Amino acid sequence: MNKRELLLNAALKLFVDNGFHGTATSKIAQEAGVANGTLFQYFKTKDELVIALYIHIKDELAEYISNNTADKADIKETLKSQVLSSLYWALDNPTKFRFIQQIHTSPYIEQVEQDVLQKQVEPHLTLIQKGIDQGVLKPLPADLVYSLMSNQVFGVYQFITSKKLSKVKQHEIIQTTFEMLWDMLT
Amino acid sequence: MNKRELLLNAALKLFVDNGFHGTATSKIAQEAGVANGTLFQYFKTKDELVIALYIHIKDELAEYISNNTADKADIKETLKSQVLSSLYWALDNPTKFRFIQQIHTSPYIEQVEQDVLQKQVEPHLTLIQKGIDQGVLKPLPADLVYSLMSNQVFGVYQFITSKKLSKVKQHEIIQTTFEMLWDMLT
DNA sequence: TATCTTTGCGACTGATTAGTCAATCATAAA
DNA sequence: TTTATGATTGACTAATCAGTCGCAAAGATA
Repeated sequence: MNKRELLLNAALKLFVDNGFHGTATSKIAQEAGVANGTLFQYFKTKDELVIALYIHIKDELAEYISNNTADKADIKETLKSQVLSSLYWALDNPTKFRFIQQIHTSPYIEQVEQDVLQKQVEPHLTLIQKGIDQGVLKPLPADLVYSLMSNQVFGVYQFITSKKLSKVKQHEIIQTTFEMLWDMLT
Repeated sequence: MNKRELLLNAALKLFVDNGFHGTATSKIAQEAGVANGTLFQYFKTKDELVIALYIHIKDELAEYISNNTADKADIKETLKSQVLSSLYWALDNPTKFRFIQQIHTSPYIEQVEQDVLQKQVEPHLTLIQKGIDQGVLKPLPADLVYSLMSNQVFGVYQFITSKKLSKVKQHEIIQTTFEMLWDMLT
């Protein structure tokens, strides 16, 4: 693993445990097994590190969803693959998922360039819009539908992680709640 | 307004703008128009201030919901009053709502005593359980239903605040999405 | 008025911070 | 072997931090 990645991993762990400002850059370097000054060669400022980490993780999630979603003709199946793989990824990467949530509710989100955010949601919005145009989904603003879907994912994740459920039970809840979501949106 | 409240108000504003650790206690005192040391007479530590502010705001929200929710016989109407008043309160108090969200995704939430959190959700869980027992709501874990409802509120809030909607449009979205939520849960 | 208590003040401190920089190291080309 | 280059180091600094403390002002009681 190269030093940049070592630093990102270390930062993720410490940020989730102690918050952004609660984590000193020196601690990040230490955790990564790297000298203090080296951090600032990979990231000009601490803020730049935070943003880079956010984009890095979001890209990873997007790639995971993409790999688990063959673009079927059936919109329901495509959306289901996306929602389900988001959830499975979140359950496998709780630290990363928590970090995304932290950024989303923090002032840092405004420092993320608008077009980076745009690029991330655009494919989802396009798919949802297709569903609306075909009359499969209810005629609502596409970004409202997207917002409801994302937050449903948060809700299900929250419930599952607050309990100690077996993999089988988890799977059951995920299936059931997706069907509920689908009923709500169609 | 007494100094304690002045400090809480000042802290809220600065925390939402700059994050918890990004806000110096000296700045909070300054914003409140109070001396540095006075802050520590009302709150032993900075963490205590953060937690006190969270509980203060949560109590305010709970009181608002309670005042706007006559306990009707009809469970749907009661839940609707609760969801709608949560949303209207959030739209009227965006800073406070953002702060709640920030705390929920931060490590601070673990410092909030378990029974304080318990007391806050308990009445909602009881009502939901009643709905399940009466066969009105789907037979799911009550806290799953609660989690889905809360996150739907976040989603709708997110959508409404990201657009510049008229009061009328806002009201329309809130009504529509509640009916969708209700369909999903019954 | 005299005495006691509570509340508020702000200069102060020791610890910690983000970020710098001159020196060192590893590698590879000449 | 010599020289050049870019990565890495960690001691260092100026600024900032949370929290303390001695003292003054303001009420309260009598």
